[in-house]
Amino acid sequence: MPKVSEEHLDARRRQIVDAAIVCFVRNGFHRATMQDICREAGLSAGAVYRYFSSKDELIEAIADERHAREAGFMGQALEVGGAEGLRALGRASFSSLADADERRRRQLGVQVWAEAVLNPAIRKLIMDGIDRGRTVTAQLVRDAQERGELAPGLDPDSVARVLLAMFQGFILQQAWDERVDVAAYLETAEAFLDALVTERVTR
Amino acid sequence: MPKVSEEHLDARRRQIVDAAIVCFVRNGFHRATMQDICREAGLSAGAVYRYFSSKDELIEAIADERHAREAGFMGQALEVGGAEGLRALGRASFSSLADADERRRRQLGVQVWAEAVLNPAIRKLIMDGIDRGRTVTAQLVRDAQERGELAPGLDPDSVARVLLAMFQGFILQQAWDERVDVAAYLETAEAFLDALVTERVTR
Amino acid sequence: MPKVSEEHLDARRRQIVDAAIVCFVRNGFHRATMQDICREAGLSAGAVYRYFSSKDELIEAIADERHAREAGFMGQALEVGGAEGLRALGRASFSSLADADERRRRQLGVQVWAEAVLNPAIRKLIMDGIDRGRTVTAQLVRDAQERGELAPGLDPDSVARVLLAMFQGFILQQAWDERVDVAAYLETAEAFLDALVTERVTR
Amino acid sequence: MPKVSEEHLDARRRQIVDAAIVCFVRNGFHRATMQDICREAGLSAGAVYRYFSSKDELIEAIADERHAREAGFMGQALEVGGAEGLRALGRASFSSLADADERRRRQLGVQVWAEAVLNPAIRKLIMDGIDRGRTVTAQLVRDAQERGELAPGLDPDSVARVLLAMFQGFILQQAWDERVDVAAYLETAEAFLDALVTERVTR
DNA sequence: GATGAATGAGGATTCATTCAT
DNA sequence: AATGAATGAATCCTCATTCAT
Repeated sequence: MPKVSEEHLDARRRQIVDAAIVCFVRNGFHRATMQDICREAGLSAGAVYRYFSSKDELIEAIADERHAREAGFMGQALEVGGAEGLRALGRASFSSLADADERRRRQLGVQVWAEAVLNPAIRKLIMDGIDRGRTVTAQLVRDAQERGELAPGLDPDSVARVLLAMFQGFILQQAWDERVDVAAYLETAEAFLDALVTERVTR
Repeated sequence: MPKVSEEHLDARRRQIVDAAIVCFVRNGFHRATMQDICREAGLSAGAVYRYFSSKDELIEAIADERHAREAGFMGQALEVGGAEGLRALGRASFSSLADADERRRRQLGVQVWAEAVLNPAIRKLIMDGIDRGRTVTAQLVRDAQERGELAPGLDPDSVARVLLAMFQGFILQQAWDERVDVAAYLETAEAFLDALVTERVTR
Repeated sequence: MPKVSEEHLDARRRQIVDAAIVCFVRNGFHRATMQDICREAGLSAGAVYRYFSSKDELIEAIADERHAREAGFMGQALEVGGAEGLRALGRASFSSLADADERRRRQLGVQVWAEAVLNPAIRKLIMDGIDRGRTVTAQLVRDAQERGELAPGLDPDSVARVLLAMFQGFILQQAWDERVDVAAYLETAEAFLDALVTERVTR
Repeated sequence: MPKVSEEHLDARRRQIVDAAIVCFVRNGFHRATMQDICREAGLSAGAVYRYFSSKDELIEAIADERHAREAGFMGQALEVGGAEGLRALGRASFSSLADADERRRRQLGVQVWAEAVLNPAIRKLIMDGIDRGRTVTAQLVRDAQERGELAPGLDPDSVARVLLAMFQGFILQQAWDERVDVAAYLETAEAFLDALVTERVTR
């Protein structure tokens, strides 16, 4: 009964996903071959296919990965609430981007974004995550408006989209040129937000 | 002594590029085959290869396409100058996004962005274009600061990056869900800019 | 000193063979996988390979299966002897074909026939069985000729082949279309035999 | 415009089908690989796939091949009509079996029969052919009955099935052992038919 | 200039079989 | 005895590219 432990199975999945990430970051989804991934994982093709029944499934698994991670600081931001919650969310989102490892994952994220345009299954996966973030952000905006920290005339959903875009666009720019200065960007982005906030507050 | 006119050659290139765009939009760079493109163009494989010596070259040609187009309204924005120039640039950039055809091209643009992360040749091409936009924007920011329309403390380059991100992020969001409201987004984005601008001006 | 009883071993073999038959009937020898068979048998791959050292061996075991069964009514037919023995043999052979289960096994038999054309080991197995039937039939023919029930000029071996063909051809036709009428066919086949027999007898 | 001639295309198809037949006869449908067929045909994989879009399609093409050939002597038999037509049909069918080349094709036919049991597409193909033969035969039987050459009580369809079985069974027996004596078998098979026929006629 | 048949390396996936537990 | 995870060679098929006509 060598039905190995649940942990072993999970570890293997992790091992394969990690190898796949390495390969996909290096060559993109389409140029990376299953053989590459097997080699990188130190496993045979058969072993890999025991855990993921196709390359597409592996790609989906990777596209699906981050949801949980981000759920964490969203909760915190909501607790803080209002304009300060928005700032906290922004800082938390950007804070990880200094890390080289995370940067590599974000590069892969850009591949996923592109894939999502064409592939409905992937699109659904990432939109679920992104919609979540947008909804939380819009909620914070509404909260800030109620507290009088933000112009009531602004459409919360659009504000959320703009803030999200500030993040996404940065990811993109950093994916092309990792030398971009995260701190300077974040500072400026906060200035944009603060302008909108303080303007009202000082009134 | 060319057997056919220069125009004929250009028309053929155009014909192929257009067919390629259709195919790439439909299936992405990697799933679209040269055969698909030949069929769509109504040409033989041999003919296509007379104009583009490889699939990669065709992709590069497409990645390279927009420079000229955008150069136009950048010049105009620079002439206007200052905060108003920034607003003009923004409006001009967004104005095209209501058009379905342009939207399809932007979807392809997302593919190019992803490709640029991995492929240095593509990266160079699109960064040349984007850097150009960023430089012009930064110049306008500097101009606005000099006119006292914008806080002098802000880093012009970062402001340009943020504004660019607002655009790029929107392209992305629209690529995933074409129902996003362009007008509402633009209005909000302008509110962000105005907050930064008017705040100073009213002082 | 075996850990488990002989019966247990036999039961396991039976269990595997039965599962294999189900799978082979469903998908044919080549499309049915060992995994299918393991699943159907409710056993692990390792267990199956303890009893059959290869897929081919399992196929051979199945090809070998019926000998015993048919030996039964051959003995009876020989005891009866003559034209009546031939009729008895025919009726006994066809009688099983109304049963759906047997029909499924016969379908598998057709697979075995085809395999026998290519695979000498299988060919030997099934020809041993068929030759046996043919020899018995030829013996009955000779017996009938001696009794004056059948024209002495006929080659007993060929008559046996024709009678055998009548059976094999029917199996085939029924394998393709299970709606064929067994009773009508058998009646007609007997009419063929009777014509040959009674013709002589009435002389 | 090297769109090659229609004949060239047909010749290529023929070349591939012939190579496939060689390979399938040698190893069966499932053990013969597309590479084998390519090698045998002296063509690349790509070339073969230009003419047949899958291995299955190639198998179907082969299964479909004989219809036309057999249509010929069926027409003749119908013209002759009656018992003599039946005899003509039998002789024509068996006459080809002395040829070694045809024998090889018949061996392949047995593979097709087996495949037909499992594969509905193949089944349809071969049943169309066989039903045709059976219908013609049944028609001849009816004709013979009307002419008073055959007992009116016999079911024409069943008689046709029996006669067909005599042929199919022989193919099978010959596929396993090519030394079987065609002439002796045919003579005996005709004796069976004659017994049924003359019996009535002499009445 | 154009054609499209042909190439063939390479890719995803399968599956009979093994072996450590 | 039994398990089932792992192996990896082999399979079908694709597709960018070439070249004789």
